[in-house]
Amino acid sequence: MLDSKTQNLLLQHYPMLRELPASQLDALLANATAMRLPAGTVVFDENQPCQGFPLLLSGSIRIVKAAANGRELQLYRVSPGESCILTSSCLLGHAQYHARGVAEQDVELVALPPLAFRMLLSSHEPFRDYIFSLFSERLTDLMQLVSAVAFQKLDQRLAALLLAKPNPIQTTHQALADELGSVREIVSRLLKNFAEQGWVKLGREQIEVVNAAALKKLSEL
Amino acid sequence: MLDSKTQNLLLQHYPMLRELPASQLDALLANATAMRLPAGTVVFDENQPCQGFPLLLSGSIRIVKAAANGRELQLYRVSPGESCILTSSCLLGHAQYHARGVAEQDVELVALPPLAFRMLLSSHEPFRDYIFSLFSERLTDLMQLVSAVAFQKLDQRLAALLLAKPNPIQTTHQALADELGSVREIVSRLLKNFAEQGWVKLGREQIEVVNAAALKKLSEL
DNA sequence: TTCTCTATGTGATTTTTATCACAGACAAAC
DNA sequence: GTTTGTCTGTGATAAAAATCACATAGAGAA
Repeated sequence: MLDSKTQNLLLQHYPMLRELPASQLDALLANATAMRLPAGTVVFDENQPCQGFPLLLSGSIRIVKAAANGRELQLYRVSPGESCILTSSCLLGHAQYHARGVAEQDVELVALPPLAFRMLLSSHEPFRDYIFSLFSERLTDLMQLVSAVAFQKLDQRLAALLLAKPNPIQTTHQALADELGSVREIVSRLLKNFAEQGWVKLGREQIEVVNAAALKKLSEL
Repeated sequence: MLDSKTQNLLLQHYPMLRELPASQLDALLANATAMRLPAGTVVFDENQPCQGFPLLLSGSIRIVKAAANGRELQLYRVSPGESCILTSSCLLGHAQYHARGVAEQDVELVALPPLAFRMLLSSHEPFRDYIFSLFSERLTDLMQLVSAVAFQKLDQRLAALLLAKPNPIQTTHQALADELGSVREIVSRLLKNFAEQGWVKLGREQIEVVNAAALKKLSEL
């Protein structure tokens, strides 16, 4: 059972649930479990079965593929209100995850048991539409990502990544490499190039974009 | 309106439609259009709006991302009974395609108008389950593909590709390159290596795998 | 047969990315 | 202040993939 503060947060981030009849909503909340996970927690991992469907309330989760040699690549990021479509996939079809989910910051979430998720999906059209639209968005994102990994050079992808983050950017070169699926040294060198061009200013765990237009041009080349 | 042979094919490949009440099925068929597309037809392309939802009856469609310099990469292949999940995505959310669909062989399909598709999706649970499971499968495939493109060497991916095709393989090196997102010369050289190891036998437009185990080992390295 | 078109083979070179091996730099803890 | 740990810079080298430039070869058409 959820406390009323959590309930409010839930309905705020997942407004489609408001359209549920009161009795169904109550039943849903009765089954749900609130959880808090500290930053860095591995929420789920490859080849594990799914436990339940997470509705994210705060924080964010990175969904990554890890390679044997320690490199990793971020597939996408899940924010509050976005839920985790990978889990839907798990719950609906195959029984296992095909990627790893890591809490990026401290995370609050509400977990729906598989049955409750299925019920909701089959009986509640707004929720269903919501899940479909998430699926659709992820599919698009992933196709974009495949294309970028296959055809773009790392400097272009790095430029795009820098532009996608709030300026100034607080992160390490290693974290950027992990997001791009590359290694720290390369990212450092590319950033140095950008800095020499006067496009960014570098500091420890900080990157300030000063010429977004140039980065954009490079990324779209 | 569809002729009875087409109807039969349709129900054979999409058995979940049999569970529709007769009246709804009739309405659906009345709205649907049968189409035949010769091999090589661009069924849809990037940045085009969707016309309708295709239910594939025969042939297959390659879904590819094309790069500016002419290179391309196959995202997945749609076979009869599989429909095209990318179109679902288009019809449900965003209005535009994010990839290209090309008929690989001659294709027969039945096209559902967007409204009929939405109706079917919201009113008919078996069809919905089917679409969800397709989404889920594609998502998994794409995650696998991203990971392969990011972390595997081309020889590994080529080996896996050869194993995934019926033996002996009738294709050109260029077609393989297009499937992998690489270029012809590299594929030729890698194939030559495989041949020197005694793993395959090469002919014009033909590759015979003679040591599947070795290829498998390489691909799983 | 000869011509033509497409498919394949291949060397040379370049570009891009990864790997290895440290050195210096900064921040927080002691 | 010194120590410790993380973060960053960087040269040297290697590995992988792409590009360029042709050569050859087979299959079908004229």
